[in-house]
Amino acid sequence: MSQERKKAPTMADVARLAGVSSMTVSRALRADAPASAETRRKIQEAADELGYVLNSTAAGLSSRKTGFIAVTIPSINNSNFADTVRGLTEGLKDVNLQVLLGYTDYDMNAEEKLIESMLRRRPEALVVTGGSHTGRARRLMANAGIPVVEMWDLPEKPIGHVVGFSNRETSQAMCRRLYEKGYRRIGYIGGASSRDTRGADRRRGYEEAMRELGCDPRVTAFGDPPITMRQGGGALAQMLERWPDIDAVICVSDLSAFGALCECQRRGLSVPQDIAIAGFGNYDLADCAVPSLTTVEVHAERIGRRTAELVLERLTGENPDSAPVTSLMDFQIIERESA
Amino acid sequence: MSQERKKAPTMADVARLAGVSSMTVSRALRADAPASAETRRKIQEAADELGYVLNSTAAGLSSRKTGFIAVTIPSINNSNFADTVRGLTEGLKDVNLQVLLGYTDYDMNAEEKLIESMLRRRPEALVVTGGSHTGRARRLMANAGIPVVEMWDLPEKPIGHVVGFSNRETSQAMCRRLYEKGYRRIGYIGGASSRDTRGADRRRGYEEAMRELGCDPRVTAFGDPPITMRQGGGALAQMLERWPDIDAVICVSDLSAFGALCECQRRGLSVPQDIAIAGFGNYDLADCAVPSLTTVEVHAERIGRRTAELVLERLTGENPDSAPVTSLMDFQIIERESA
DNA sequence: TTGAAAGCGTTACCAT
DNA sequence: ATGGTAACGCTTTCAA
Repeated sequence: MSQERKKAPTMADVARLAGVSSMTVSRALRADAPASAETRRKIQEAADELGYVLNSTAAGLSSRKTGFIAVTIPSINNSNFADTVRGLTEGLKDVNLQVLLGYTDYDMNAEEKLIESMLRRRPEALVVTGGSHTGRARRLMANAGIPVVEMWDLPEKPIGHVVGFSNRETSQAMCRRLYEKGYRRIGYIGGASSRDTRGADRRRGYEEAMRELGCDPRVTAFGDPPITMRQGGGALAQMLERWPDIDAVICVSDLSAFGALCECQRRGLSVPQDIAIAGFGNYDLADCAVPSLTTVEVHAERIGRRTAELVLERLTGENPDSAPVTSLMDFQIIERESA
Repeated sequence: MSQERKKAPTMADVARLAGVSSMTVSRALRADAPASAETRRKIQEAADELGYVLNSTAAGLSSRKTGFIAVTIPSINNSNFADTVRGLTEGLKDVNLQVLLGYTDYDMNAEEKLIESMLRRRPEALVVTGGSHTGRARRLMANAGIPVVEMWDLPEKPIGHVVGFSNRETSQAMCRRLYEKGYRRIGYIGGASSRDTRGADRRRGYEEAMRELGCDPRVTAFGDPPITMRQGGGALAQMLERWPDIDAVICVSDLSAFGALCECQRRGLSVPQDIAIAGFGNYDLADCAVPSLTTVEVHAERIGRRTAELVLERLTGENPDSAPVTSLMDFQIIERESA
């Protein structure tokens, strides 16, 4: 029964079968356009019989509305970014906008390529993670003629809208909190390169805060971002070797924090008595681990929802020419058992 | 300097500026097509000057090749599926195929809608996770006239290619392994509904194996899939209440297994001495946790790569009319400290 | 190697 | 409420 499909049916085919023009089919297939109930029924029937599926490639070409929102994230395997994408998708689906998702592997050159390939699809808006881009990528975005949103960061020179927070401040805040609790010999565990610009900002915040507080920064960088759990454990081991008297560590993410925690457990060090540990991101893991991890909640899903709002404001005509907005999202330290 | 963009430049604009026909531009912009080096240079220059970006919506309409591979996964926030998507993306990018990703939230009706909306984009192949679909979804896929791959499962009645493994067998194997190690009062922790069909299959495998071994199945179902870490902990608590003499639990995923592990730790139960725990998926977490988790490795990334291979065989003409293939992937029990 | 013409399948626009 | 016609921006096809 492998009936070779000669050719997919088009609107014209449906129109012929229903005895109407293809314009009428076009209208009947959309909720808003005018069409009599009877006509709609006939057309629906014909479409079902033929197994017709609208070709939105053609529709997009004609209407200049592809229904795409292009979104780039550093990694597809990251709970925080996944939450943001969920927020975005949910916030967009009521208006029939589809997320076209791509990931950059924390690589600006990959991002540039990705942005170009996405722009070819003529998305109606472009959402990127982070505020550091190649020159060409910046140009592409600025000239695309569509709303642009940079998320998860506060770029010095925004391209369009911004929905983010200061990664620097999160680690400063965490650092001060630990200081208040009496910790003085606080270390930092993060990735070895600055590919993860948000991670690099958090490290910078840590260093600044330490100096302000009159403490020496103690940084252990370990591997290419994103730093894994296992690398977090390795970093803690290195740190203990170099600074055996360390009494707390701030980690670039909950994953590395958990790795550090596990390393402590293997070594028989108790957390937080022997060493306190703080993470970032408020992953499920942080809440569940024993001891649970003190961390930073950054409301990843809200970032996505807010981004969707800004995009929609521009796109649905409510505010098509609004000036670029910087939406500063709040974060909060979640104190748990580990610090 | 907010220069209002009148209209995005087209090939015709580039052609005019370069003093050639738009056909020549079309060819020059692609690596393969014939065009003299000099012409290429001129055209590249003109394109750069205008900030021209190819419109692949129009290109796709004309060539009937959109360059999309549609992929559906249950959840975007799942390390295993993320790995599969990575494998797919990597395996596809050399030939300029782009993954169009969507998630179903473990809901067959959402899947149906998603598949239709993706089919409208005229992808060149369709890859779905799992083998259970609504009737309409099946029809849509079967009639789409493109290669279809069902992953992560072994459907009874495949639509096209299959790249999967028997979820039932994974838990049977785990169950037998625990039995061999001397455990007899083995429980199972999973989701409360069958939305996660792969999870439901694993539970079935557990039940079958237990009966074969002459043991009573003890199942604690807890919450809608995907079951979280916290729910895994809650499920363990319930299980201990109902069957205080339990000596091992098999969990539907490493996440719930970790939740169960943490619950044990909070209760002062040692793992595996008081109770053994096994997970599924071989997440980073399983390797890192203390004690590390015995689990099932299913080679998620390989599933993606193999899927890419099958799609490419059909698409690149090497084997355009090949019969549907079922590619049985292997899995393995990873024995660690927890069981 | 290059160009001209004819679509690709839909929607915008203007009539009726 | 419905239909006719002309795009939309590209590639295919056929010629030169």
